[in-house]
Amino acid sequence: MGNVPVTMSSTRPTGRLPAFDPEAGDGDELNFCSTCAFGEVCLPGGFDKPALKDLHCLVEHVGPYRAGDSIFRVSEPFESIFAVRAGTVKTCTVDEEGREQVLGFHLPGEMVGLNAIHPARYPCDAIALDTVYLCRFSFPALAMLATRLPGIQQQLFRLLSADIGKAALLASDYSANERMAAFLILLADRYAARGFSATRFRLSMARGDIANHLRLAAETVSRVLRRFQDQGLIKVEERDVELLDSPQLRKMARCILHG
Amino acid sequence: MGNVPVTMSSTRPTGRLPAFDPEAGDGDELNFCSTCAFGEVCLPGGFDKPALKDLHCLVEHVGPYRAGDSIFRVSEPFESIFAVRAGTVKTCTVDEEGREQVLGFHLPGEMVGLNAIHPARYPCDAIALDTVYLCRFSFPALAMLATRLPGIQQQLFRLLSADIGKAALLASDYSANERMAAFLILLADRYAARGFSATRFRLSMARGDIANHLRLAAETVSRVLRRFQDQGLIKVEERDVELLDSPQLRKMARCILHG
DNA sequence: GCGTTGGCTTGATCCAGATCATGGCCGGAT
DNA sequence: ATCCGGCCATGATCTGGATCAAGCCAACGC
Repeated sequence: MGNVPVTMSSTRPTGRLPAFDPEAGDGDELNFCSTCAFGEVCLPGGFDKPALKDLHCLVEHVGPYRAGDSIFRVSEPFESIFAVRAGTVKTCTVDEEGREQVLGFHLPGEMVGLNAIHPARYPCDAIALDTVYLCRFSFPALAMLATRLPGIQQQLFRLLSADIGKAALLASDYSANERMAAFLILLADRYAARGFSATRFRLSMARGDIANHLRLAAETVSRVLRRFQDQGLIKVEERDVELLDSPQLRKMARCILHG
Repeated sequence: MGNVPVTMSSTRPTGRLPAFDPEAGDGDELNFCSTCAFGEVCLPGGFDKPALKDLHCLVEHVGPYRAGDSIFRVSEPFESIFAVRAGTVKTCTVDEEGREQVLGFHLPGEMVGLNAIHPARYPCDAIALDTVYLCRFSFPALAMLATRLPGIQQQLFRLLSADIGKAALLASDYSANERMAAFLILLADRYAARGFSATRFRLSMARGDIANHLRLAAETVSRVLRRFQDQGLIKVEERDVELLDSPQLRKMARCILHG
C-alpha cells in the first residue's frame, strides 16, 4: 500500500469536513467502527463489545481505488458486499449494444453490492469515480454472523429494503426539472446524514453520468443546471455545487420524494 | 369465512391451470406448503420437517379480498409481509397531488411488503385487482425464526435482493415498444415459473395501470398492443393475451432484460 | 509550440409519445 | 329500458426533451 498521497479535494473549498485519513490505524477490535468514520452508520445500533469484535474479524479494509478502477464487474461471482468509507462509487450495467445504464451513486457510509445476493453474481459494474476506500464484508460470513446477532440481521434487512425503495424512486415519470431537483436534494440529504455539508458539495460524477442516471440527455442536464442557476436556486462551478434555495428545490421535487 | 363463490376465471379459457381451491384444508403442519400451491416457491429449499412445522405456526392464511380491496395502506405501521396465493396485487403510491404511481404487480407465489421493512411503515398501498388470497407472515416472528434457520434467512435475503433488481428494471429509458414487450415477456416468465401457461394469460390490471407502471399514456398502451397484434406478435381480446411470437417479443425487449 | 481528446455548453431542429377530443362498449343501478 | 360511469380504442394536435451540430476550454502527449 505504501504512502498514498490522498488528494481528496484539491483546491476549492468544498463541503468535505474532516480530512479523512484511511491510512490511520483501524483502532483496536473494540471500537474500530468509530475510527472508520462511518461504522456507526453502516452497521449502527448499540452493539455490545463482543459483537463489535466479531464484526472486526469479518471486515476487510480495501483501497485505494483510483477514478475509473472497477471494484467488481458484472457477472463476477458474488462474494462480498461493500461499505463506502471514502469517495464515490457508480454502479452501472452495459447492455449488449454497449449502452451504459447508471443504476446509482454510492456515497460514504452507503452499501454497494446488495443487489447481487439474489442472482449470486454481480448484476452490474461498480466503478470508482474518485479515490475510493471501502470496507469489504464476506457475505456468507456476515450472514452467518447475523444468525447469532439479530441486530445485524435486522440491519441487513433494513439496508436491503431501503434499496428497493431507492430504486423505485427514479422509476417514475417526471419532468427534467423535477428529476434534477430531486437528484440534488437527495444528494444533499445523504451528505447531511453523513455529517457533510448539505449545501455545498462536489458532484464527483460526470454530467453524462447524471444524465444517464436521470434518463436525460447530457445537454438537458447542462440546460437545467444553468436554468436553476439563472433562477438563483443553485450556484454551479465546474463540479462544485452550492444549493442557494433548498426549500424551493425541495418543493419542485416533492412529488418525487413523495412523503 | 363461510362458503365463498370463487369465480377466478369466469368463462374464457385462460392459462390458469389447476382450479385453486383456497377453502380446501391447509394440510397438516408437516406439508401444508405443498397444498398451498406456491409454498415451495415463496419459501423453497429442502426444509426438514421441524422447519416446516415452525413455518406453519407462523403463517396465517387470509382472504378473500375482492377487486379494489386494500391489503394495506401507505403509512400504516409495518407488521407483516405477504405471499400471494391466488389473484393479483397492485402496489402503488399516491403523491399529494393525487396522482397514482404504480410500483408493481404481484402474481401468485410472489411477496408483497418487502419494501416496508426499512421505513417500518408501508410506503405504498397494496390493492387487490381480483379475488386475492394471501399468506401473511408476521415479520418480527419470521426474522426471529430466520436466526434459527439459516435457510429461511438466506431466502429472505434473496427475495429482498431480487426486488432491488426488479425495481431497477423499469427505471431505464426505453421506447414504448420495448417497455411493452418487456412487460409481456416478464409476465410470461413469471407465470411460467409458477406453473401457469407462458403464452396465454389474463391481464388482471386495467390498461391505465399498465400505462402508469410503464410510464406511458393509456392511449399509447392501446396503440402498442394493437400494433403488436397487427404484426402478429400477440392476440389480444379484452384482458386476455396470447403471445404468438415470444422470441420476437423477447428480442425487442432484450435491451431491458439485459443479460 | 501544436494537435488531440474528453468534458461541457449552447443553439437549431426533430420526433415519440403526451394530450385533447370523440365515440363505442359493457355492466350495474335506477 | 334507460342512464351513467368505467374502460378502451382511435384520430388530430402539441410539446418536452432528444438529437444534431458547433464551439469552448483544460489537460495531456509529442
